[in-house]
Amino acid sequence: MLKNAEFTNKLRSSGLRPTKQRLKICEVLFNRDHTFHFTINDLAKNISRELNEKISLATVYNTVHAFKKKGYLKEISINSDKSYFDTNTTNHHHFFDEDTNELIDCDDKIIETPKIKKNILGKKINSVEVLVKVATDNQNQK
Amino acid sequence: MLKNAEFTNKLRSSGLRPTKQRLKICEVLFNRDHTFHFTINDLAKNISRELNEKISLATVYNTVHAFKKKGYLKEISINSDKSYFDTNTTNHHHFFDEDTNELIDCDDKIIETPKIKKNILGKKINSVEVLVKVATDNQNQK
DNA sequence: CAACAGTTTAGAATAATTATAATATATTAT
DNA sequence: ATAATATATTATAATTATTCTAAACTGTTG
Ligand SMILES: [Mn+2]
Ligand SMILES: [Mn+2]
Ligand SMILES: [Zn+2]
Ligand SMILES: [Zn+2]
Repeated sequence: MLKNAEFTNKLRSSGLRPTKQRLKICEVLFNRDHTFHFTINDLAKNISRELNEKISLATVYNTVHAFKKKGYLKEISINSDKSYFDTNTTNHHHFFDEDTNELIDCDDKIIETPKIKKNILGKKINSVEVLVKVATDNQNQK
Repeated sequence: MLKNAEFTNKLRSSGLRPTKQRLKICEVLFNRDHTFHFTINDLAKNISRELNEKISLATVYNTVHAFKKKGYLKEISINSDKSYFDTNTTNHHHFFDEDTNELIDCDDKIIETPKIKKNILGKKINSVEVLVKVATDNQNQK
């Protein structure tokens, strides 16, 4: 649970001006007990629900991308329709529920990060992520 | 290297009429020594390069999705801009070269498919895929 | 061949995202 | 504090990928 002043410092220290839009977005994204996944549209809706003045959609895009560049958010591609973002910036894996389109985090206790036995020559590994797609089993019991 | 007549049979046996557009797309996709990855746009360009009459973009979309539904293609989400498709329909993992936007297959010898220690209740696992993002190492020595 | 269902097509529609350029705000220098 | 500068926000237009539509066409079956 960070306060406004702490967000201000965090933003300043990463070279981002602490505007009221950015502070509001920080509050919505980071003033929480748990990390979560969202789309830009989810976020825009959340903000406008809580806020009297609106934040322009362009600003939401700009801010989310700025935060991603600074490492405060991760982008996750599961389906090509829209981008998901993640306030959990640690290395972790996901279940994707194809029934509900829900993304669920899972750590190394549930899925061990696989070892890469041989890398591409001259390249550095930036991330290793596992995606498990699940859906209701329509193949009822035999 | 399959021939036209074989594609005709394959299509018929899966309930798809062997139209000339579908046969041409089969040829471009499956008449090869190796599997590969492509975007709809790549495919449309390939076709129009080889062909005098054009195949409508809508037909390319329709056909790719029909082939995917029949299991002849897989769809892969790496970046949210566009969809990649894969003529390799086996379970396998990928390197994604962030410099070139190239997708590279890799099998269990290079990346072992991770074990899922605990699944979501009441759901069936449809796929487990590893994505390794790599890029040139700009972090030169020391 | 006739009839029908399935397919293709061009173009319009949609949806996510990015670009533009004018206005506003935050920071820095005076 | 004020002015100058750099950066951010905004409404709106543009772009891009993808899907929809409805008319024309083609493959299949009898
Ligand atoms: Mn799709
Ligand atoms: Mn993006
Ligand atoms: Zn996550
Ligand atoms: Zn592949």
